[in-house]
Amino acid sequence: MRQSREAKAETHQAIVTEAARLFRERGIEGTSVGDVMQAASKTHGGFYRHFDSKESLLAASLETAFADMLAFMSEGFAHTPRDEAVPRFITAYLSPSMVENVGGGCPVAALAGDALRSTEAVREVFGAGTRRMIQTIANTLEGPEAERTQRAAQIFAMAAGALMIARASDADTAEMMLQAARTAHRAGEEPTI
Amino acid sequence: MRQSREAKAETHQAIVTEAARLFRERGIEGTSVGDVMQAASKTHGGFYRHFDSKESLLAASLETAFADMLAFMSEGFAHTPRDEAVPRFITAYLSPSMVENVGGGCPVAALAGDALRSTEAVREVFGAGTRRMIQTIANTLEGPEAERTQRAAQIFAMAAGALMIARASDADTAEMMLQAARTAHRAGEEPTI
DNA sequence: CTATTAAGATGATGATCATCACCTAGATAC
DNA sequence: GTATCTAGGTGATGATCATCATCTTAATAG
Repeated sequence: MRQSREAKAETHQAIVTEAARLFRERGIEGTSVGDVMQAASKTHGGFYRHFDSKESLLAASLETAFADMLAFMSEGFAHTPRDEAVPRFITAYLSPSMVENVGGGCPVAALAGDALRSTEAVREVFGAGTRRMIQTIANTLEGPEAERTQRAAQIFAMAAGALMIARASDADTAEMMLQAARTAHRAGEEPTI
Repeated sequence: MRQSREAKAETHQAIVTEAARLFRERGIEGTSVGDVMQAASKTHGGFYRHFDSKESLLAASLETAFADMLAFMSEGFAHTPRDEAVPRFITAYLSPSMVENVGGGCPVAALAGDALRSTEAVREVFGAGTRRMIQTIANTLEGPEAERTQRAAQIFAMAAGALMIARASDADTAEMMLQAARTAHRAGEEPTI
């Protein structure tokens, strides 16, 4: 039963959205094309009308995941004083709800391990998205461009590293890691590094 | 053809060693029991004389990977002045050869994404290993215990985060990330965070 | 020295998966 | 309004995999 152009576009969007969630939640190898289609309320057969491979779905859904994350960040920064931006970002990024919400959270923290073993095309999407996240942080900092970018990259590496380690560890180690990383950028405190 | 106790022990060791390498290199789902046995110069059938599941091999090989990493760190710290320890660790940890050597490198950077989706038992091994790495760094720092551990955790989160991001990204983004993270702990420079 | 045991080989087994082939019915083109 | 096209459904296909069953043969127990 052929669907209208609009209906196809909606299906396409649903596939990408569900893939973005499932890939983050279960990993790339842990998510089958059938799983994604089922989550989009379709059967597996129609998949190849939308993407020519699982890998190209991955690239598309990575882009969506990064776009969502960037929107979340920009929103958070919009009405925040400059010197509060980084502490608030860290607080949100390392909050319990973010730690638990793998499927809707940061694509860097959820998929770095998979991107590393994926194709060059996927690593390019991953790198571009990461760079935009860093740039968004850098825009809230003071100082010359190069230095702001560098500091933003350091801040983000620590936050993403802490989040990945916390999720991959037992509860005690996770709590220790999150506490330490939150403290590094607590508003009004001296940085400890 | 039954093998002697010693021969079995050697096989066991070979299985764990190859698994530790392959899991880091190709990921857990990307490594089959057959791949591991073949790398250990055996066929797949004998595997269950050594482990009762792929998952218990994972736990054992994670332990080996952490032990190797800890030995590497201790060795590096052994004859290094205290205030040089962290800069040297960062230089080694983020060196091009370490970035490329996924299979022989840090288990945290290579397997955090997989451990997150694995069992509680695996996350416990992962967390314990990570904590020992952090403690090894903390031992080279000055100050009260709690503060040293916290700073070590921050340093390690940044280093591991930067390594994971660099490996998962295109070459330009990778270089930017590594440069930024190296600079954060350059000997003799003011920390930038 | 014989009886028993077990390491590792060979070869299922049943599950899962990405992808393809084909069909149906409704949408679009003309 | 008919002819054509195509989204999505159903059902292969061939590959891969974790795990199990069985066999062989050498090591160990007695």
